[in-house]
Amino acid sequence: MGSMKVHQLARGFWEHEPSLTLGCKRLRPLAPKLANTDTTVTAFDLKTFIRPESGPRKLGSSDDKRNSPQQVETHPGGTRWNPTQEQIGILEMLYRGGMRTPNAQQIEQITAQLGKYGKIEGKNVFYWFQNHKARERQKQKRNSLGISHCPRTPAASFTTISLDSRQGNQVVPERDGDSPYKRKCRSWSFECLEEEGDRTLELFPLHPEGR
Amino acid sequence: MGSMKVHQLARGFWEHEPSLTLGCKRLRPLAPKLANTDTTVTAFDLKTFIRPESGPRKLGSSDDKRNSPQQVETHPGGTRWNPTQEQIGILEMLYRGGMRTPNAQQIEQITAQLGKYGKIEGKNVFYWFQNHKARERQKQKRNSLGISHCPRTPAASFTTISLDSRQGNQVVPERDGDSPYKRKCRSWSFECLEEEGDRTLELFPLHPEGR
DNA sequence: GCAAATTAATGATTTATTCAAG
DNA sequence: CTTGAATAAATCATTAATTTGC
Repeated sequence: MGSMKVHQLARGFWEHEPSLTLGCKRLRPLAPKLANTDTTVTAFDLKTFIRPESGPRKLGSSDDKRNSPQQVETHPGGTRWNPTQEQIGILEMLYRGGMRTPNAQQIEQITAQLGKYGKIEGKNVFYWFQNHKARERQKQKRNSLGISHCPRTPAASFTTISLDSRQGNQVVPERDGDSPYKRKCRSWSFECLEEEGDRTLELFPLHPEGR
Repeated sequence: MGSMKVHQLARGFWEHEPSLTLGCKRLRPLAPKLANTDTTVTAFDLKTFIRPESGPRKLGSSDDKRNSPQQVETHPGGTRWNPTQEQIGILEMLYRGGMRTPNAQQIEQITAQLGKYGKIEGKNVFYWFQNHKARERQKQKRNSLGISHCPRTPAASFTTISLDSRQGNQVVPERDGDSPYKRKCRSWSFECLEEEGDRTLELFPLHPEGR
């Protein structure tokens, strides 16, 4: 029990770090900018990429009042997704329906739907499935372990799902009902939302052929 | 400390939950109380998502599994990224320069640059760093293991990097030269490339209902 | 009753492992 | 065998529940 606090303390310490970023970063600062628009591929100096201060999550650092006074509520980029009950419900429904690792397209759709109930991004959906799956499995394992001690009522597999009498549906009882491997080939792209972000249209602004 | 942010009570609905809160704390009712339908959002029937076949016509689509590897259909264009020498060179340079897990923005830029030498996507860059890092570490471990037998010259920690004599920089010798933690907060989004022609996206029948 | 302090959940990242293309 | 791609496991970090002292 007590061990939990340890890291919290550590975190606090690190978080302090007012602006001395150079101490423990591997990114060499320097070369603040080199506004050189450049035109030639040639050099490709990494300074261009390595920018010292990219968007550190400075949430609530005592003086955020001045920038982006707009929606303080939804909190710009700083906070993590806090799912609403509706969203959770839908996600669980999908999970119970058998969905485990939705691909990009599905995630997009799910996100769109869930977006009606609250702010959400694709990655939230992705992570949710990852975490939920992992934790369900964990739970299962723990349970089965505990059961091993007391093998009573083994039938209590709790079939977890069955809401759908459609065909098979492979309920996938305990034991990592997951398929071994799917090689899904999800396609994704990075999006760099600087700071303003905040808009809802940030779903996928950068298209490969954009340039 | 100061995070006393008033959490918006955007929830509420089911939160009240008068009497169902027995033992299980975290279990949510899951029973949508909102029978209102109230136009608009409506019910969110998952059929919308779980479309057994409506969407992208799977190539094989016999669904019956045969379970042939899904990614087989393999886009004619190319299966996986095949980096050119220039690309590899640049990536290695960046790696040696200290970059280990670039954030979204950096990946975007790197991709843009490397794109001049050949087809490439952001995820390729991402994966490259992941793999390279992991495999370098692996190699290190193997080496150090061999060395452990012969603890001679312990100083040979091979500081992996040190090109920068700036202070700190904490080279972190062997043993996972990685920084402890950085919490980069990369933001990414999914991109759904339609099936223009026959891209991938069909893979994954959304819940193995094909049985 | 209420906030601060703790604890439990869970979102977000990173690391390890695995599979398969070439 | 090398290595790109993908997933699972481990871990960090933050938010909500609870507990606790007033």
